[in-house]
Amino acid sequence: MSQESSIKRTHYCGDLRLTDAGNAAQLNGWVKRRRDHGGVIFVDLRDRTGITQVVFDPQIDEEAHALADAIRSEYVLNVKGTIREREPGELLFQADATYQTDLANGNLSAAFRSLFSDADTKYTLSEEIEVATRVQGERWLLTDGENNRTYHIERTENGLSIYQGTVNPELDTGEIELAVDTLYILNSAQTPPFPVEDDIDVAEDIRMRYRFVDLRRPEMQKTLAMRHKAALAARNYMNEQGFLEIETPILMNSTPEGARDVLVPSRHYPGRFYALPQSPQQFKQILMMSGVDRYFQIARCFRDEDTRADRQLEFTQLDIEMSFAGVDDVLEVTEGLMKRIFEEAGGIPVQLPFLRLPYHESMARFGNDKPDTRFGMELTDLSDVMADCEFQVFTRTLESGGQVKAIAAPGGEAFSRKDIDDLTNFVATYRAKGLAWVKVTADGFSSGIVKFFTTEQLETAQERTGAKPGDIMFFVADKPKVVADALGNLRLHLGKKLNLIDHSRYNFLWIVDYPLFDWNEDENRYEPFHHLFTGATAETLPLLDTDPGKVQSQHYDLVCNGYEICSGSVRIHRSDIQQKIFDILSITPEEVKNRFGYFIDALAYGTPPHAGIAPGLDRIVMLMRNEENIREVIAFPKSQQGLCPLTHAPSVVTDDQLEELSIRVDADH
RNA sequence: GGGCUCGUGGCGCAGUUGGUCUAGCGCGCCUGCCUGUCACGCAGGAGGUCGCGGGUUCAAGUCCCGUCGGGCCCGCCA
Repeated sequence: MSQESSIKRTHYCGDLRLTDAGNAAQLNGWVKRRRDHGGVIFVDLRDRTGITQVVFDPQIDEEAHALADAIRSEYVLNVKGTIREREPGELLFQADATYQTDLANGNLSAAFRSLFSDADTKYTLSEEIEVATRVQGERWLLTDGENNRTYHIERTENGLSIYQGTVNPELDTGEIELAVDTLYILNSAQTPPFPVEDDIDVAEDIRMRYRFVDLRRPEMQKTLAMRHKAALAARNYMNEQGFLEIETPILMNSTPEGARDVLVPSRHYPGRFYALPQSPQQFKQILMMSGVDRYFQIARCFRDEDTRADRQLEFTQLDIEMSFAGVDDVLEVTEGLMKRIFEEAGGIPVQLPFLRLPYHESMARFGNDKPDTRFGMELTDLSDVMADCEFQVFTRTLESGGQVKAIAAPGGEAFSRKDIDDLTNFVATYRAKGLAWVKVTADGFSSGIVKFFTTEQLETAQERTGAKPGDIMFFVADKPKVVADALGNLRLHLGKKLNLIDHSRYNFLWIVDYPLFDWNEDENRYEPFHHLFTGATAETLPLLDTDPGKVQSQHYDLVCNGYEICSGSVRIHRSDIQQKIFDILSITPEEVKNRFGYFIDALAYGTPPHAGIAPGLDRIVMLMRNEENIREVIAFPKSQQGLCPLTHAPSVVTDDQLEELSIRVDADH
């Protein structure tokens, strides 16, 4: 027999069940654990589907048993043998045959139960009992799920015999084992740096350095499989909806807008660089101009900005664009896509359609445009009430055009001085100068600043924030942006800290009606709120000439549980309007020609109205897996500083390589 | 660019105001014994430049400065 055919498996390690007992099987896998009892050796063999216990017994095969002595964790094995039902262990006690009826209806009488605890207190049965009939009227398997024990029960001449069980209720394959007659040790392994099992407590950098070991863990395999299923569900859905998957260049033009580009030097053109795409934005619009009608791509995107827990230097978007489409068309397709992905890949039911929330309302109620709506504690404006209070911190802020807003934290009356100091430091990171607070007690209001307010003012605050006795109200007075940042983040912080979030919920929400421009105070000019090609609503389009700040865009974001998971817009398809945008943003005709010349030309050759969106695959998988870190759902992520912990990229290159690229490195810079 | 935080055998951690620290514990690892375990058990054993460099001191895991690496955040991310 050739080596190749000898290691061919008949099943995966998660496949075998009691119904397979008696058959031959051959498995490949890694050794999770070896238990050597001197005479008999048990090995838990693992592959990506699960674990099967394999047994080496000298009475089955002396040679295999002798070989198994050398097996250690993470050795790679091929084992061949017979699948067998796990046999009863030690006889524990005998019982009267009449207890058969208990077993038949699966409901054990107190008398029968007490026989177990009488035999030994460690056999005391919990409420979590399951009875499986193996042979009608003859053999049963009793599982105590809570205590993780099983019992074999057999009908004998004298009544019932209760044996210690050898079934492992924790394993899907726990009712069988493979009695090995032939063992091939395909490879040995060094002792792994950490055990290959779930719920390990290991520093992330260690896991990343040994990612090939880390990814063997069942939870990680589950993530990889779910990510695959999500991409597959997306492909199938987009195909069914008539979209063509088209690849766009990875080496493209650098555009100074937006994020920093990742640059690639050109060998043929010294001093010139390709940029990796931040998104295939321009190409997908070109595809609409090209008559593709409906395009999608599972596209890798690159943005050379500092990372966060939910951001990575390179990430994956389900890039989508469609012609002759408006806002509702894109939202409808996207909703169907989300439903398909979450239900098919994540097993998470999704209700359609999603709610739509205007941008300004989201900012007002939650302090950001990606609200986590799984809990309340919304921001409430008290500027009108506080305008004539005695607290100068509030009144001065209001006089200079600021706001006073508040939230109420349930149970916050119990917060200590230190708790509140910590929260004050927390909001300080968002540039809030202070955090005013008033506790609502059974006898009224309590705080050092109560004296500055009338009872009526505090009662209005209580009413608007919804604070009840036992709660605390937090106030921030500052410029609107600071108030939103500080209170919005405080809300999230307290929501987590006070356990107000139901982690089984998925709250999808469209954010719509964004402004088209943002006023940049430092540079005294408008800049695009999203990007240069975002279209305006028909109603506000005339304001482009008179009051650009009031123009509303046709941009939309899809938010779920506080994460932005999709972002898109209806695009500008008329060159005259595109030109107007350039004018408002003070982009000179020369700049336009240099940077977008090809794009403007293309616009003029018959561009259909079109719109698109880009769901972020990484964040979607992160949500479905209930992870808070994007690195958990990327097979080989980079560290916060952009290093690959496995390959150590980026690396130094040879002088010859630099020479070819006409590049000189100033290492001191 | 900035703030906070972590770095001690393979892994997770302890190590008080600098002085029995000749650095301790659990897991893992190695050897031996053990035929029904599944976190097997029992007995014995090995394994540490305290991230790195410098400084203060009679004395540094401990204090100071710098540096490298991990994480969270601000800025940044159209």
